[in-house]
Amino acid sequence: MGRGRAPCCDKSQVKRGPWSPSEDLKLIAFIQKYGHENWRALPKQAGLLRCGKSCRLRWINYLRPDVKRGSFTLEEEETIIRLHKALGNKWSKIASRLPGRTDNEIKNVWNTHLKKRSVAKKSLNSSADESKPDSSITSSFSSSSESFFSNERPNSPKTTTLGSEFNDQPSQETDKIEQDLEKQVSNEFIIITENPKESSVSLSSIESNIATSSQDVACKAEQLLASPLSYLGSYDFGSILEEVDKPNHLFEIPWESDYDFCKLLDDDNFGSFQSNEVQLSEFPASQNVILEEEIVQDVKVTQWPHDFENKFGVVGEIKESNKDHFLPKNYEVGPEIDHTQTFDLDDMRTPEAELDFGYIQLWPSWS
DNA sequence: AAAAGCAGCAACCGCCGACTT
DNA sequence: TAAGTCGGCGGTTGCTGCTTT
Repeated sequence: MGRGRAPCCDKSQVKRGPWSPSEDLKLIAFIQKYGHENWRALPKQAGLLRCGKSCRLRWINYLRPDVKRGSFTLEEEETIIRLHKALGNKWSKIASRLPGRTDNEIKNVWNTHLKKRSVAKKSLNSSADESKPDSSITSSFSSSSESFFSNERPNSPKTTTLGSEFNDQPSQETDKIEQDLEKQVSNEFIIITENPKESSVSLSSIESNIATSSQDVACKAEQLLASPLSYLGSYDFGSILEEVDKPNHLFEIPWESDYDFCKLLDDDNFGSFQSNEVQLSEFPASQNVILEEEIVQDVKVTQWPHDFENKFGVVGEIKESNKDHFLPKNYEVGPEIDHTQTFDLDDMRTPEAELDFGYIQLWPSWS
């Protein structure tokens, strides 16, 4: 075990707070191209003035292609409650059972919604149990759980003490429950996040899905678009898969030399992105394809606003009053950019990389 | 209409374990 | 074996927007 560990980065030299769109773009573009073998080195190589941890968190919790956004379904909530009962505050383990959901998101949902709900439910049941002569903490706990855990054995002994439902201690039956959950959950979901080569392999499987969809778009469109990755019609899987072939020596991009990225944001592209968002509600989506007409299939084009909404909850979050100012919730104006410096992304602009930028231009997560 | 309180959530922080040197 | 590095995890914070007074 190491001691006297140096801080992960010089806090005075890194930017903190909400991520700007240009930072997101840099991170996405870099990871698309080179992957993320070394988070510590990544910010410098990508031209980001961020801590490596911050980059990792941003990627995992927000930018990763398979992150599912939007409200949790009832099923997901029930799963979280059940898993939390079994595992305690093992958010990452719980997240691994919920494809597309991150530990941070689940943690937030638990702390803001589910915990309260469970407390309310429990107190309700407790007061009901008070009328019963043999009521006890464990029995009320059990009864409070039954509606959620329909597959629980009603007579199984509850050794859990009051409070364990909400704290770190999983029940003594954790192992068994975990095993049961393994079986149950593996039948319910494709577990993407447990794949050690997470992005590459999971994406390749999605890639094959998309290939399949091209053969039978009409039948598959809905299913495809319902998948967490479905919006990636213009995603460049090829370059993602290039992660394994990344060069040994990565270039370092000087900070504030992101002219091209800023162009994406500041000039026509981002402008059209904004305006298109408004137009989408007024015109057929086919008129609002952003530089992707030749790439994105019609069916995907007409679906993508819904897809965005499903995936990122963006469309639904646009306030009526702000529709003409489609800007991210945490959008902030980036630092002054020296446009006299050029940010040479030529090596990214392979034909495949064009698709990357299509993806980026469609990127709606800055909500 | 304004202020206060609350809720939701993105991001940060510090610790830990695995791995490398 | 000890020191160092890194990724990952869970707890916490603080900002933002919404609701209530």
